[in-house]
Parts: sequence; structure tokens; C-alpha cells
Amino acid sequence: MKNLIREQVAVALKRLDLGDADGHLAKRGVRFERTRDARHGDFSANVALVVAKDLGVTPRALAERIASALPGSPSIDRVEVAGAGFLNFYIQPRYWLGIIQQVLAAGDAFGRNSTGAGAKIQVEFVSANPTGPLHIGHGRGAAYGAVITNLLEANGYAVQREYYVNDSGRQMDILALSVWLRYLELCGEAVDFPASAYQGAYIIGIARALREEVQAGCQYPISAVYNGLAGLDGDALLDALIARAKSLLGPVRYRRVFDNGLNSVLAGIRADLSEFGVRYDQWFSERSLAETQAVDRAIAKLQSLGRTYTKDGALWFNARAFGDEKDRVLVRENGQTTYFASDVAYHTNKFERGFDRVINIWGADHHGYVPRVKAALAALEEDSDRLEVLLVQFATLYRGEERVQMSTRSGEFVTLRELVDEVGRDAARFFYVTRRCEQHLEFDLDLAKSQSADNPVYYIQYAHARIASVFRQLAEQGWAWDRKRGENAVAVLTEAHEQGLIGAISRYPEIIEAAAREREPHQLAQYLRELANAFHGYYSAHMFLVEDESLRNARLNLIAATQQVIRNGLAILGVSAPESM
RNA sequence: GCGCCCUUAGCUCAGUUGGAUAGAGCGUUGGCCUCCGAAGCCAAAGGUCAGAGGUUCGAAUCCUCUAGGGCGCGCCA
Repeated sequence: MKNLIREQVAVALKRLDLGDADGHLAKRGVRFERTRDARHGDFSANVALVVAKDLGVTPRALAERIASALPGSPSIDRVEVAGAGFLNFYIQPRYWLGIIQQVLAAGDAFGRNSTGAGAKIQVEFVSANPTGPLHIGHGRGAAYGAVITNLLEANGYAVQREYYVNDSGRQMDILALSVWLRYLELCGEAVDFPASAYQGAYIIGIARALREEVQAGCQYPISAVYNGLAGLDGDALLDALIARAKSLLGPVRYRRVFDNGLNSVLAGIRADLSEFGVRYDQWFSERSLAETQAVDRAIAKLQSLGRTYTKDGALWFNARAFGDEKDRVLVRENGQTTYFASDVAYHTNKFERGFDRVINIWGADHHGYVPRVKAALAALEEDSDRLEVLLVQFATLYRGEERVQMSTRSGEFVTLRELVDEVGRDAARFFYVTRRCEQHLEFDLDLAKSQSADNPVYYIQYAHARIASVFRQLAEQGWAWDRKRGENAVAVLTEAHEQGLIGAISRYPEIIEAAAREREPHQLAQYLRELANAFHGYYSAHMFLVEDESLRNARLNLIAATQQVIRNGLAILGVSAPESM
């Protein structure tokens, strides 16, 4: 409908010999929008306000001229000039009524479109270090990423969901060390477990499994482990202990301890995400980039393009020449490549895989990292605009009034699993995506648990279940839904509540498009609440199961369409649509 | 210190990318089940859109400054 109006206006402008404005309307701020107020018609256009500026005429006069030059359409009842010079379009009720049939005919496909035309988009999200279970902060990225990908698919994109597994580096060494020390404890050694190692209880579980597997095969006397390390603490102690673990165990057994930790934690993460309704097409290993020499190749390419230099024994990438605020190290003085070097290789790899667009969903604390990755892509002569980084603000966690600090190392965090166990997957998923992602999220655990029934998700689900209940009631009264009869009688749906509900339904495809385009899942969540509100109001005001067969079936068609749209929307949010609750 | 993000009703948040009289939920106050599910509906109260300038037909939205909050500024990942 918006497109129809846009075409109408374009024709009018051409007739008035203002055709040059055509085609650039959107860029110049011309909008065709739904009105907020029914007194302004159904759609409004500010075209006269914008174009009048260039012509030096009054917007109102121009609006009158455009209005009279409109070709008209059977779907458009009338057009009025209002306010400062708005064109208000009133749509024929017939057109609105047709939407019910469209929904029922399209079913699960209603609202989907082919805007994306099959373009390949990769979305990488969560990608938390596999050093511990996912916590509530990760849950936000998981929910956001899942809904974004669902939205993109609904818009006709070919989406690939990916998790980048940081399975190498110092953090992982600390995990391996933590597991080994707990293992030594289980072997009966008196370990003074370092405060900066991973404290979480899950480490002990992993250590126990390791001990079952290798028995005493990785055991060393504690005196040998700590020999010569007295006086060290903090990070220095950790690094020394990691070096000690590697030297005592040797590469094979160290890798075994390491992989025990990695695989166990990763299995937990996979299970948690799966239970949260988040699925992936690919789990991409950072380690594999080094093992396939992809990191070396990326560095070599930067070198051959002359983007690097050596300083202080390290190899630097000339990031400043590509918009970053400082240059970045690729190979450290000790010969090890940096995480950044892996990331250059990783993003190169993504582009090599032929995605038209690559989206990273990162925590907001990584925002400073964006320019350097883009700089590297630009330096490698890739189109860095094909990489889009969406930043999700952290969730701050409260228990009532008290703020809860979270850190994986200290083991003090509320896990995603605990959240899902306590408030349920539907409520958790919905809660995460009702807020704009650049907004800090205050997550009150007490509220989420104690008042879970007040979560708006139930309001929407209730509308869906209520409609299911009406159809059950219909059958109990010995009636059957005659969809054809309802379709022929839709013109009887003249009540204000019915018009409002039909209007709400008709907005759904626009919401799906806008929420995907703007990467804003909360628009869909917000919309579903409004749709449910329109339905609940209707339900309270009117009986559906009336004696009049035509009216009854017309209403059943309307609420069946409502239910379909709710189901489609909830599916994209990853929330269930119950028949009863 | 420098950079990015945020600030809207008592609380948690929307506000269709510059549009017409700024909206919901929770909470508060009052009303609605002899009728399809009251996890619902209807109504009331509640605002200097952090503050000050600017841009224009028009600003919560754009630009500048100020205040407050978050994050980042490693040869960590």
C-alpha cells in the first residue's frame, strides 16, 4: 500500500513537471508513513513540505496541486490536504478487509518477503570464550543474534549462523591450568589455588572427569609444580604456572588437559544455547586458522602489500593509515601471533567464503576493536563496508536493589541456564529483545523470577491461546468454522475494534521489513504487544460466537488471521505460541 | 586525558530515522465476570524528553557546549 501511494505521488509530480524530484524522494526526506492519528487518514506524505522548499512556494498550495494531480486508485478512497501541507490518504475499507484473506491464504508465510533476493549473509554472534558457562550477559547477544537471523531469513536472505570458538590463547591456557590444578587437588596434592585462576565449581567437574580418564597420568608433586615460583602472584604467577604445566606435561599431555577443558565447556555452551532455542550452522575454530596456516597467509599478504613494519622485535600492521587510531601488533616479540592476527585471518576467511555481507554481533566493550578489523580488511583490499558490526550493550544485573557483579574468573555469575530454568525460555527470550540493543539493559533477577507472570510475553501468548480457546468453544457448541462464508461476509466487520485489529494485522509485513532493515528486533516485540492489545480489546467488547452465521464466520476469519500473525511473529522471536496456558 | 555509547512519567522502556496533541508495561486510584479463558478490558492521575544554545515551516529526534552514567584506549583474548 505504501508503494502504491509512492507511485501515485510520483505520477502526480511528473504531471506537474516536477519529475526531477522523483527517484530521490527518499533521500530528500520525503516519507510515506502510517499516521498516528486516525483523523489524519491511514497514510500521510510530507512530499509537499519538502519540495515546496526548493520551489519557494507555500507547502499548502503545492499540496493542493499535487492532490489534484494524483491519478487515483480503486484502493484509495480520498486524499486530503491537512496541517502545514501534509497529504493524507484514506484507504478504501475494502482494501483493509482483503488483508484477512491474505493472511489466511499465506499462513506461516504471511509477512515474509523476498527483499533479500537470496543474498548470502553471515551472522556471527555470542562467540564467548569457552572458559566457562554462558552467563546472562551472553544471553542478550544470543537472543538478539537469533532474532536478527530469523528476521533476515524472513526477508529472503540466505543466512548462515556462526559461532567463533576462541580455542587458543592465554585465556584458554588459564582454563587448562585451572583444570590441572583442580585435578592435582583430587589426586591429593595440597594446592594453593591461585585467586586469578578460574574459580567456578564447573572446573572441579572437568578435573574429576580428567582424573577418571588419565588416573594419575598427569600427576606431579605440588613441590615440583611450584618449585622456584615463590613470591610470584597474580598474572605473573599464572603465566609461570602455565609454563610449568607445559614443561612438566609435555605437548601431548598438556593438549589433553587443555582439550578436556575446552571440549567440556564447549559442550556445555552448545547445550545451553540449544536449550535457549539458538542454533548454529557453523562452529568455527580459531585454532584451525593457525593449523591451516591461514594466519600466516594473512600476515604474509599484509607484508607483501607493504602494510607492515618491524619495531621492537615485533611485526606491526600499519592500521593508522586505514583509519585506526594506532598501529597494531601482528607477531609479538616472542614470535607468537596475536589474537588480532587470527581475527584478520578469520575475517579474510569469511569474505573468501563468498558472503555478500558479514555481520558481527559484539558486546559493546569491544567497540574499540571495530576500526582495527575494518582497517585490516581495507588494507587487504577488501570492501570493509561489507562487514557490519552490531554492538550490544551489557546487561547490568540486579537482585532487587543490589547490583550483582559478574566475572567468569571469580566464578560469580548467573548462568544463562539458571535464568532459563528459573524464568523459562519464552520469558527470557522476549525480555532480552524488547529493548533496543544500544540501551543498557537492567536485568532484575528477583523481578524476573517472582513476577514472571507479569512478563509481557504472556500477554501475547494469552491472546494466541484465547483464540485457540474460542475455536474449541465453537466445536463444543456444535458449530464449524466456514471460512468461505466468512470471507464473503467480511464487509460486516465495521466495528471500531474490528477496523483497529485489521489495521494492526496489515502492519505486520511492514514491521518485518523494518525490523530486519534496521536490525531492531524490539520493533517486532513491541508490535506483537500492540496486536495482542487490539485483540484483547476486541475480545472484551464483542462476542465472536454469535447466532448470525455470516457475522460469526467473518469474525472467526478475523481472529484466525490474528492468531496466525501472532504465531508468525512469535516464531521469529523464538517464543512458543501455546494453544492453551 | 582522548574516543564511542547512553540520559524520555515514581520504576522498566517505546517513540515508525525531522512531522501533526510525546506513548506503553509495572506501580497508584476507580470501575467491569448469570455471556467465547479476568494471565483480560475500560478509565483517571503522573512529563521543563538531563540542561543551555543553534539549524527550519516543524526538534525527544540533527549540530555545538555543559552535567551525569556506561564502555574502551595491551606485544590480553
